[in-house]
Amino acid sequence: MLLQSIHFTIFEKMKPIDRKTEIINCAAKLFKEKGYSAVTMRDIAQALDIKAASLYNHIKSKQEILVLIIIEIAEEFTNTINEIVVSEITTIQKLEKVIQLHIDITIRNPDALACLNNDWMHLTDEELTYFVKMREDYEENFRNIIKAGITSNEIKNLNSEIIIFSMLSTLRTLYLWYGKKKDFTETMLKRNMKEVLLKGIVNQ
Amino acid sequence: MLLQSIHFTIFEKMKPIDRKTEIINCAAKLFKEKGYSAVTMRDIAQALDIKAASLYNHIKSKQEILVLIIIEIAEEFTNTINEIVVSEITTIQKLEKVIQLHIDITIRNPDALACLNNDWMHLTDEELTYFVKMREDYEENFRNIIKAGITSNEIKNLNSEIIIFSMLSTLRTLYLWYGKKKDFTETMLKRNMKEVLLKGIVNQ
DNA sequence: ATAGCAAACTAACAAGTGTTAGTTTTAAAG
DNA sequence: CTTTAAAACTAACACTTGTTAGTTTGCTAT
Repeated sequence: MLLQSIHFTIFEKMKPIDRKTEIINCAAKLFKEKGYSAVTMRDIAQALDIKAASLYNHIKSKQEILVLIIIEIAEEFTNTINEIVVSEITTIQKLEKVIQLHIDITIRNPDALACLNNDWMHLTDEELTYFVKMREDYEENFRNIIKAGITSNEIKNLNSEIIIFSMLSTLRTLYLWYGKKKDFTETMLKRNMKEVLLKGIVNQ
Repeated sequence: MLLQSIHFTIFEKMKPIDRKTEIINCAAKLFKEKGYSAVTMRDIAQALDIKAASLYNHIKSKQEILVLIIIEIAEEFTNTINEIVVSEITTIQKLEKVIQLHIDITIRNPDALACLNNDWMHLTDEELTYFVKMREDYEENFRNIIKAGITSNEIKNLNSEIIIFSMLSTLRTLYLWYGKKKDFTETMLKRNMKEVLLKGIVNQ
């Protein structure tokens, strides 16, 4: 009994992916390639080598899969940028931390991130409202960082909306390029992206 | 007969949107909001206040609509960057022309551009192959511009892939921001984006 | 008036959708 | 061996999908 418990615990820690997580990861991968609407429950089942009906022993609905993929990651973005905003560091350091945040999540879970970017509009009801709210808050936080930087003269006095959309576009679609390019290591990515996004690409 | 012909010609020039174009524009708008797969023929018909079957008097299939939306724009990108590459101007000027190209098309047809970005994978057969080829060629052209710029010392010696993806991400998703922000005028967009993308946002 | 034609309509189809109910398999625990 | 529970299965449902066939409507040229 005791031995079995210990064995079970070790086993859990080494392979913590239960069937439900497996389904969600698999679904995210398929959603990334064809989009939520074009992927059927039978597609997901086939990729896991089971029948569609069997999925419902683990998940409540197709919608639930989407919610579980998107909301967790959205909350991580929200929580982390909230911490960054209130931290006592320079604007440039804050922006560097935001860049790191996006790179970290992209590397850890590119499929879910693709899903968040492309399929969030297929959320419904409270989850859709909740997501949109988080998205707006995130952009508002970003905007405040930029504006403070312009005021303190750390950031050029350009149209702040263009700075925001330019940086966020690049950060949000990193998942598209990561993986396609084998030679994108984490440290290289962070160093180069900070340089490109903050200081530009032109000499002088 | 002659008079009628003339009248017809004037009418054509003043209102050149025939029903087929109307359908395609309408479809593009819907595709932008929910994606190709989530939009049904009945959705498109309803938006035009007709029945789904009536659409088939004008178009061959749902697929054809997608092809017509995407391919034309893709070819415009292809043709224009081909001209830019061979033109006898500096690397910076070439990059400025590429920025202009994206802004022009975004302003002229944001819906089709959204569709091209999000739904190209639902193309099939020759059209899919053709599109992917154009996309690869476009990126290759961009890569060559950047590499030439690095060689001539006009561009910083950073990882060229990161420069490419960073610029293209911003340019390709401009449609997401244009329209949401009322105060994005064409001249302002071009001036600010050239500054941000080429010279960065940090003072000094 | 009428013939012709573009463009709408109604009705229906075959295939595919998410999901449910009820049953069988698998494998670990007593 | 038996019990139990998780997780697979088969079969089917109600509905939606893109699309076709055949028909009617409304306008334009004769």
